[in-house]
Amino acid sequence: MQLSTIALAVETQTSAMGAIGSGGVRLLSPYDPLFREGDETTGFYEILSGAVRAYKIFPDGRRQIVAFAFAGDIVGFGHGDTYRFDCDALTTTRVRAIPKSSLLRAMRERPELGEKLLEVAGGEVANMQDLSILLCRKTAIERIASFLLTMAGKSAGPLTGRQLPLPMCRADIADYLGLTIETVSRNMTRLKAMRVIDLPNRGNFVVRDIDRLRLLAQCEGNMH
Amino acid sequence: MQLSTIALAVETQTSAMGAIGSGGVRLLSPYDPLFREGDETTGFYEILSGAVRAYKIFPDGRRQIVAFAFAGDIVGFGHGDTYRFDCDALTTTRVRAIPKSSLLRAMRERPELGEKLLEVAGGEVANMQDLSILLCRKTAIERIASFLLTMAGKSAGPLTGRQLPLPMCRADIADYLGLTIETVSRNMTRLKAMRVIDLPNRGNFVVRDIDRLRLLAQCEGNMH
DNA sequence: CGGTGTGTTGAGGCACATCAAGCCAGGTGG
DNA sequence: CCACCTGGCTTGATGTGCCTCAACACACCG
Repeated sequence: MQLSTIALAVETQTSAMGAIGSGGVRLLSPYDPLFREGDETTGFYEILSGAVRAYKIFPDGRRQIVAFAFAGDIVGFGHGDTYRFDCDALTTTRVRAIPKSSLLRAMRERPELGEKLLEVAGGEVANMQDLSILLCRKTAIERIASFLLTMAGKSAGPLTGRQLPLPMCRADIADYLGLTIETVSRNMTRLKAMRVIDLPNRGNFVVRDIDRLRLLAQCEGNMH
Repeated sequence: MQLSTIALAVETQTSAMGAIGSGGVRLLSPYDPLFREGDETTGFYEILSGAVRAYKIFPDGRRQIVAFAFAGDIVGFGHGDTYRFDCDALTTTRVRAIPKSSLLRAMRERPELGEKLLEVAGGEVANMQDLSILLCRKTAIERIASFLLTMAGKSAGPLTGRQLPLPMCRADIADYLGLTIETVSRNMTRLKAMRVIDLPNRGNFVVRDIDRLRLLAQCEGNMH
């Protein structure tokens, strides 16, 4: 499963992107904005290091986090002339701007790039469909399990028995999974009590039983 | 709001699509399959008349309807080499196949078509994000109201005081909105009792108070 | 030292799911 | 023509998972 939504996996096309020519590199401190809803779209951003969150604020004050993006991901895709939601850094983050103009120019010169991007976009639509399916159907603990599993997959190296970064706060997780912070907290504690994960300190977690975590993340497992 | 997900609004690019050259036209009876999950992708389909549903069946038997598509929409977008979910007709439906190969050829010849498609794809991703947000956050009656509003918007002509088609059964609506058929039924009756809509017969509905329907559909309205 | 922000834990309520029965229209066979 | 069946829809009673409100624990910081 892929929880990231506006984040395009860049592995498939790193060379292509590299060929477009990079704009400037920006350094962001925690909670510095990358762009705001309504800003004119200047292009995409490739996350070089760190992490960002993309979210939408509703008139009634509610917030929905649409995606987290990490090193290697690209954000700013899927907007029209203006960005459709806010995006800011979770931690100290370096991003490289990819101006829209240079992407369009590159596409004009090499049409196969357009195909590739279209393919990626298609995959992204499919991922979003999966995401909405899962968020719509899963219970709280299943969502948490899925989320932690995805977060674990983001880090290179062994998944289990090792401190893994969890750079976002409970409120961010809650607003991403469509839960409240209390429910997130309770179910994290529950997973800890079940000896599936460990929570050594703020900002980190450890997977102790990857199989049971996977089992919990599936729909089949314990949907009565 | 746009509830349709894999359905690309074709208005923006009818001419472009027309220029690609049409494949064969197929006629489907109710519940005839257009394609099945796992089938090799042959291309897109433009719905000429009628309606289709796209859905995914889970190992545990649950079903999530991902999108409904109507005349003028295009389905089959956002898949890789094989289709990611099932798609079949709700009513008698005519579709025109747009082979992948001819689309790619056209894109090679006219790169601006690629940009256009990419733009559409981007918009589609954004729509999906909106959809998951709304499905994640809204109450049952808000989901129903949103759904009916979208369905009303699909028909040409006046929105209100007129029988509008509702070609899918309660189970389809439920599986689309992430509810049970009982909850769908109860809230439809509730909207009827509130004199916001009318339910004259199976397969049709009437909007009686479009303003209150809109109000209910927003998140702000009555999210306590 | 108190202040603040983040996370945890507990008690109670509510919205929706579940289980179950009944309604209604259309179809079939006697 | 009526009796019966069937499938889609509605309605009711009950249960439960998550939200809400509230208090508390803990780290960090002035």
